[in-house]
Amino acid sequence: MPEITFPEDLPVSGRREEIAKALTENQVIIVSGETGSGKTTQLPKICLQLGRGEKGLIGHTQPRRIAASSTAKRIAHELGTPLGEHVGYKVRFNDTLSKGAWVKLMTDGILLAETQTDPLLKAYDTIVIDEAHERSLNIDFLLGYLKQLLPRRPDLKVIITSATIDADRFARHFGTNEKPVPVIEVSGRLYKVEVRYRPIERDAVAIPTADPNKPVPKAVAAREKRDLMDGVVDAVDELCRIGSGDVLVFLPGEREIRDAAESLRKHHPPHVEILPLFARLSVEEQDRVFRTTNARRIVLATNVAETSLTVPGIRYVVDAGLARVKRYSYRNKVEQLQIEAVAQSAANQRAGRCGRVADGVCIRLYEEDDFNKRPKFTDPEILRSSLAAVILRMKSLHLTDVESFPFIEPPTPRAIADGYQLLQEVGAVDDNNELTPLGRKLARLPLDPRVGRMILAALDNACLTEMLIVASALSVQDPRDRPMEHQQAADEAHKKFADDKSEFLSFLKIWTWFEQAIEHKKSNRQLMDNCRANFLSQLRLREWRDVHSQLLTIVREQGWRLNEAPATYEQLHTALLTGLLGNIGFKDGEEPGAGYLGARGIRFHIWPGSYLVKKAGKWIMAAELVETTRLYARCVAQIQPEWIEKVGAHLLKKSYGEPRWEKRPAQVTAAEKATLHGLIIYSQRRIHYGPLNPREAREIFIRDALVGGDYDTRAPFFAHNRKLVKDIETLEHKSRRLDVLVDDQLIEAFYDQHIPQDIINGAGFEKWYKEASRDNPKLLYLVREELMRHEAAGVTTDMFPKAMSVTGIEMQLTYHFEPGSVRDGVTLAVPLFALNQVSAERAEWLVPGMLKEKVHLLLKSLPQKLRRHMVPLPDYAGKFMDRIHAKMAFGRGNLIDVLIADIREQTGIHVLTADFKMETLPAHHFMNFKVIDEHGRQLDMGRNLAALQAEFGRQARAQFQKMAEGTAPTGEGASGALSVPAAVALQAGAA
DNA sequence: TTGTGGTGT
Repeated sequence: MPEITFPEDLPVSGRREEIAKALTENQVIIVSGETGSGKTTQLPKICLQLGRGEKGLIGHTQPRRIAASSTAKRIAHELGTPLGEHVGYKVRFNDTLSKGAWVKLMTDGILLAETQTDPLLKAYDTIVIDEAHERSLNIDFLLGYLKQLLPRRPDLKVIITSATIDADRFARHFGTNEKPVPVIEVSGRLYKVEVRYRPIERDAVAIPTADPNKPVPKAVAAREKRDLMDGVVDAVDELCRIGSGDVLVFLPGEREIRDAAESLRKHHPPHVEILPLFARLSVEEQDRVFRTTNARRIVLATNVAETSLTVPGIRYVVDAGLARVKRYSYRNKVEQLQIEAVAQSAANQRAGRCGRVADGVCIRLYEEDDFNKRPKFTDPEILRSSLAAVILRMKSLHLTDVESFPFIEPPTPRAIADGYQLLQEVGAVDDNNELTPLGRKLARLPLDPRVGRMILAALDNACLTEMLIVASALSVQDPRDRPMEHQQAADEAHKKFADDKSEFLSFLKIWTWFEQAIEHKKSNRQLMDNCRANFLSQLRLREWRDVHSQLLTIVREQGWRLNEAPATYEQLHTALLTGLLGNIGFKDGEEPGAGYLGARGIRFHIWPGSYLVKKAGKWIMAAELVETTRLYARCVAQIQPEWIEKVGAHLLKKSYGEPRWEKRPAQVTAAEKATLHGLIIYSQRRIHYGPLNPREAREIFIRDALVGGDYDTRAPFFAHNRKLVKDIETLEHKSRRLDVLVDDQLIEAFYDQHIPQDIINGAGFEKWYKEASRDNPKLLYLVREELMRHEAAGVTTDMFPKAMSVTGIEMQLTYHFEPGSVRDGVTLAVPLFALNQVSAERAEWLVPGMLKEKVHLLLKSLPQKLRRHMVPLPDYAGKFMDRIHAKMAFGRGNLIDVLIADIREQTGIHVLTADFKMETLPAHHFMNFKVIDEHGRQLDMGRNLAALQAEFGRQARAQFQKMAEGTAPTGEGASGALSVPAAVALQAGAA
């Protein structure tokens, strides 16, 4: 062991005895202190001095890879040993540790991953969790894990380091509220920072609308932005007046950085260097921040400069107090990335960035009161994230349930339920929230569960080769660079990777391009230039390839087959869809700004920077949906709705409407509608309804097909029953009552009784009937008596004849019962040539079955003083009928005259024709005449015979003559029933 | 018409 020394100028060095003592006496201690205290580098050395690191490693975690490797290098350097020998680091894709090492720097993600293979973390005798106050998902998970582990590893020592303000929280977490674990506070070596509050001067112009439901009008948004830029410029001015020194300005995003850069450039002399700084900047652009020059530098940064990067030499800070914060919305299941006010802890961290080399000044662009009202801490990531991945990992580690896991701040039941729901959606857990075999496979993949699901689907779809490339691309940052100053050039360069239907395919094209670039490279330098010329980040390309090769290793270990034949669009995209079912969209309008309707009623738009923004089709899926100024879909591709049906079958909710009988397929169909998370995938699809609702389908089959008659069958019962019903219906019209035929329900009941329950369609019915009718041929035959109500028995052909003979010509009679209709009553079909032969007098008698009612009404129309001699009127009418029949006098003479004579005979009363009020009788008591031509076509119809004869009389006569001349000489006059001389004679007689 | 920063089986 080399000699261990401690740099005396670090605050932590002076407290090392105290720390060592606390660690000897306690299993867990908290060390709090601000940046510059030296805790990160010195703590492992204090542990070493205590003899730790011998039985097991001193594990030391950092939130970021860079920090892990640089800390390892520094400690190794301070111990005077080569990196990797006694002090090494392990991050993803890089492990420098040799066997006999004592100190292992690593990312917290690595330690978390190791719990999978080493659940008791036996490799370690001491663990330092650094920067615990950052409260990333990994850190919160580790803190819970360690809390559970401690009783089972009494020999394990744990040090948590944190910023001063939240040390207590950790102390209570590892101890109890009453007896927290010791906190050792080490001062930071920070200079004094003076904080000035310079709230933004709001423009005096009033904001026009106060409706909270309306979006902020553009003009107002623009004014607010200008106000912010004015505030930045004024603050920078104020700081520059204080003296020399570089300025760091915290802004929420790239856009604000660009605007501020523009405002400052207009305002400041050219020798001031204005440097943007955010994570997506190319390495070269970021490097400018670390090169110092003589000019004053104004660095415009996102919160990358709050924790991840330390900009050297900063004397002044301007804090807009804003940041974009990622939050997962459980309601819509989308991520939000909106600008929020930062917490006090973040504001203080920002201010601290100017106290590292000398006293500093920080200007906050908001009120002190505003600061004091802000929350103390940024919400930990676990309260802002989808928990699906966390739950999956916990399940595969066989940890206690999420519900009871000792999180520092446990997620809400609602968030947990949401996480389970997503896992169910991808099939990782079953209905009881237990891990499925598929879930176990997913847990083995170092990917978001949804991306992991795509890989498993790709295995089944024979597109794993392509999917590995796409899936790894989706889990790293986009390799495409789009520098602020060269956006158009970048877009132009990226065009060659574009595809008209899918942005996922762009990843494959970039991949191929890079493979070829590597293959044909002349030097590393040339490759780098090539990447730069194509606006691709070599760093991110490398990361992508690293993830890809890691996945490839797992795939080979599992023995999963890589396809050699190139996958089709459908193969790849249905596999992608398996993981993206929550991110589908349907364009429900043609106007340009319409956007897409998505799951759960959300509405989103394609990211404006997308190549497909104007050409994506009706149905799309998106790799991600993030709500910024609007809900935007990034990385989209066209899909077919049929794929959703196939891939999302387990999520489709189907409903059925309008069940109805269809004659041609001889089955009951219904309109099926399918929705996925409320989004209609299809509707109005006619499907066979029988299997879904056999009872209802059978009812409809009986009602509409068998009883309604909408059915094609050769089964004899059917024609028989139909005819029977039709006959009876004809009777109904004759008797002018609709209750002759029994109700349809009774006929339905008849079929219902005889047909087995499982008959739901034509095919099933025919099969059954064929068998069943063999033994019982009259099965399903309806019987006339059963179909008729007894009261209707009086309807006979004598009473309601089918035809009437007029001068030897048979004219058809039809009956219709429909009050108000022109056809109501009885209609006589009169051939044109015989029109003049029809006698109005005879027509007054109608048919025997209708006369009694007519007579009754005629009597009723008489004045009271006359009709009282005939009461009761119905009886008189009935007896009148009897007398007519007895005399065989039906149809003979004028009806009214005959009736007048009868009354006189029976009562001695003198009634005149004018006493009858004919106009009070309903229309159906007068014969309806239908004039037809020789082809049976109707020429006219009406009850006024005289009017018809006046109109058609001439034509009728001409046709009558023609027939008489044409037939008489050839001796064919007897054809039909026509006898011309007799007809002529009768006509004369009638006139 | 435009997205903060990290991490890994």
